[in-house]
Amino acid sequence: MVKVTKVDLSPRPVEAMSPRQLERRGNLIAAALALVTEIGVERLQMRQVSERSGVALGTTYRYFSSKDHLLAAAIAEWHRSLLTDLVGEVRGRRAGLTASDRMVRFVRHGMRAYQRQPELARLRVSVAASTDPFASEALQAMARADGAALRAVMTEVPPSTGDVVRHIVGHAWQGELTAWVTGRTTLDDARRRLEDVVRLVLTPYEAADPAA
Amino acid sequence: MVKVTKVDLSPRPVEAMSPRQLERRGNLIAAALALVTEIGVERLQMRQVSERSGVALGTTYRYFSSKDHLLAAAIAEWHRSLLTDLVGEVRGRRAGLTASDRMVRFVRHGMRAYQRQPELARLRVSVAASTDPFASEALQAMARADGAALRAVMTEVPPSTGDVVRHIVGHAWQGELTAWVTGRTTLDDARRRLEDVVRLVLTPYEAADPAA
DNA sequence: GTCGCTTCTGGAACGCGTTCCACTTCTCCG
DNA sequence: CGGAGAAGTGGAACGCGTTCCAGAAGCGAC
Repeated sequence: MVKVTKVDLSPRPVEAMSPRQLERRGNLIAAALALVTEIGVERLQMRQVSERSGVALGTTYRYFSSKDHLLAAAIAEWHRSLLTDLVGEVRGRRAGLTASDRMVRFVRHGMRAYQRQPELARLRVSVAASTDPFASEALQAMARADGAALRAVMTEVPPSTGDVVRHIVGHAWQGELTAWVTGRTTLDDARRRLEDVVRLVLTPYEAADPAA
Repeated sequence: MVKVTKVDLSPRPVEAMSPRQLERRGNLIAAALALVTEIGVERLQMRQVSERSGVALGTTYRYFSSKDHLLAAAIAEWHRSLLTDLVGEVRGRRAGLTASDRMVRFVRHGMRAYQRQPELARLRVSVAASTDPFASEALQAMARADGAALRAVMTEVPPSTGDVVRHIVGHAWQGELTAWVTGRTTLDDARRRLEDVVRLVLTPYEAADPAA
């Protein structure tokens, strides 16, 4: 009687990882981010990521189901930290800015951050269409974080339309980023258009933030 | 003295093709579309496309710079024909529908078309982030066609805000399609959200179509 | 300790996009 | 028609994501 069932080789859930494993996972993500900013997404190869974080190639695939999964996790992490920066920045302004003004500041700073790290913009765009379920999950989490941040910025928009407004801004952001990164548009045009979208969709809520 | 300069191996522009070459190009696109609907984007390989259109693999690369380029050209072609269908459909309704109503019909029919051809939806999404300049060009053309179609549907929106509205709808469409195709959302939710976006952004123009 | 398990390692191997090459076939000008 | 340059052919070869395998740690239970 020979053992026939293969061991499960799909990545363990993060919650089920030992501290040692969590550290490895973190190293892999860090290595991926570092390599992307150094040499670009296009030139990044899995073998390098493994080597730089001191694990065998096969091991990398026990933490991430695919290159897409790893990259999605990486950009999600970076994007999350960007979001808290942005929310802080907008909150920092104590004046009674309108929701529209605040949101414009928000996306403007966001676009500038991507401008400073164009390779990360490329990364975000290139990973957005991934069909790897694990990557998809990471991207979904990123979208949720986006939603929460946007909600924090537009406190005066009622929940009824708030969802739709958030989707509009999120999709427009992603779309303009894509258009820029793939060379279909200049960065300035992308930023301008995104701000136009924000203004158009938020003008109904011109009243100053009651919480200010 | 040895000849050193390599021959130009990037695809010739379409305008500069002989009829024979145009036919080949068309065959390649047709084969790609057929194969995509038969077996899906993921499983499609360049070798099959070449074989099915009776051309050597190397030749395929003299017509399209990359798989992305071929696929972009293919989906652009299909999408263009879809757009004329949709515009016709909306125009066909002679009643004095509001811009918002017409646009909702437009995107609803559009989403249904993609629902009937889910592999083409996948194709559109998977190609959207391509950085191949030739692919990018094809996608840009597709976006222009989209813009023209949307303009035809919302005749009563003034040009000042019309651009922005078109971008919103375009990005939301692409975004929801992506979310569906990558399994981050159900098709119904995607459609519903897209229609919400359309309605929110077009309600200011509720007056009936003056041309009706 | 040591047995039994999971995990990790190093490295070979596979698949498919892409490139290259030596050769044949077109095409079209004189 | 003849001959030069462009375009196409068939097939080998390369690069990198991904998979697989046999053996070597790592680690908890007893």
